[in-house]
Amino acid sequence: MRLSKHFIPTMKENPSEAQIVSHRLMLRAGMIRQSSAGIYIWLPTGLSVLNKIADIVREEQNRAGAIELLMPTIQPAELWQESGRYDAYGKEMLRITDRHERNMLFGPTNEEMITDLFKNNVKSYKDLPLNLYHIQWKFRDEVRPRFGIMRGREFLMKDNYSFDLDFEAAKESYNKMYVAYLRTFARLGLVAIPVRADAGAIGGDLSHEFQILAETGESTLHYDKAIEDFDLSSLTGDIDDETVAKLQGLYAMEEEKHDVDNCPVDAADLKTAKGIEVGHIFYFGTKYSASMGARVAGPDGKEVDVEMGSYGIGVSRLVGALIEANHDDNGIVWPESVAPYKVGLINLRFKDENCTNACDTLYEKMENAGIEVLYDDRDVGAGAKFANMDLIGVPWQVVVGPKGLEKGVLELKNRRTGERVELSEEELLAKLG
RNA sequence: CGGAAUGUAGCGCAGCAUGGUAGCGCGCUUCACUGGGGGUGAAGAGGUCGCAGGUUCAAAUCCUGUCAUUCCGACCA
Repeated sequence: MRLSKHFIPTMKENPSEAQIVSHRLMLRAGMIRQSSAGIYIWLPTGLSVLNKIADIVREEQNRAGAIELLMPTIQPAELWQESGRYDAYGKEMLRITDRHERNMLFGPTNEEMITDLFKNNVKSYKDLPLNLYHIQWKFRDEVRPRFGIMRGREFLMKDNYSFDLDFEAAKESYNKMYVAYLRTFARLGLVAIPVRADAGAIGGDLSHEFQILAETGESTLHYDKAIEDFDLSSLTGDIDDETVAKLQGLYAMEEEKHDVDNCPVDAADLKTAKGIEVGHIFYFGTKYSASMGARVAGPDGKEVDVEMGSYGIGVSRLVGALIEANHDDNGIVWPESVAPYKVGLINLRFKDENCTNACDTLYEKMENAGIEVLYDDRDVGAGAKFANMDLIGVPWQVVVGPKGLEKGVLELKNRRTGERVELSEEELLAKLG
């Protein structure tokens, strides 16, 4: 895409309302604009990153055997009255009345709806296990939205729900999702520590929060440093049961649940860090199936309440979390897997025919090769182009100027390391292709 | 929801005490120069000062109300 024809409204100065780095950079890099408190417009590059994250999440869900569907954002109050959560949920639930005075709500989560769907369509153990997911906008009317997209009121979430006949099967479903989560975050280049979370009386130990390590995290974690030996951010291959068991056996707790005196890990092996919650998985047994009557016939012909679990990933929150984990003084440093563009093409001399011709040609070749390229073809100074491209965070910058052209080379800059190499056009296309 | 602050041009801010023609920087437009890290100069455009009342000859400025946004805390499947 040519920058001159694109819509990426970047800003030189920091908007005063943005306090944390990801919020500032998302505004400055032209990814989002605020509509009202905790509600944002996703501009083209922001949307692109959001979609790429969602695609990775989707691929890993599919790989794990989950099946995608799409439930509505607006739900009828009756479902929530059935489960008893309509009154319990409080003011965080945005309640709406339609023209027929019917009570509706903007869904903050979908346990009720999916349980209702399940009970109306699944009657036999033969249809289990079943794991359904969707990636849909949620709304929680947070008292105090903050940190931009990270703690918004409207947010994009992948949530899925597993249905099994008994606890053993449910545990298997749970572990499949555990693995899928490890893989998902690894593909995003993130270290996401699986932290033991308390899911209440029912969940037992089958509940984990996945926390990305970042200084601006809202929660404090204490974890066995042996977890780092798993090299979580590159755990993208097969993950066997043994690895899962080992990892789940290692200590990792949030501050509130951490007991210094009874901690099984030596102080010397314990690490403390701030985390951002980006995923949460838990088994909750028959909490909703019992209250809403979701039963299946077992092999013996007797009906049993179905065993359920639910699993969430904050897709929009991940955009902010990724920036918290990947930025420097100049701007965002996207991992290639989610960057809005892979390459930024910088024409240093707009008015130099040789430069512009070389850029135009190279741009076409890259487009034809399927390389996602952002071509800065504007008539502005070189410094402005470098600064802008750094801010947006494109992983590779191809710099075309008169000096290089005389030598017959193109310059390739790595956004993360700052390293620059000179390459021929063939070498460059081969490297980026 | 408790506490605190702020609303003046797209962004960042000054002006308000002591009422009297709406300001600065960045960005934007045009032109010239420049051309490897947000360059230089000149000329421009852009604001019913959050909104509604009130006081006054006169309100960005004083008074009342209201809305919005932000920060601290509590809360957060």
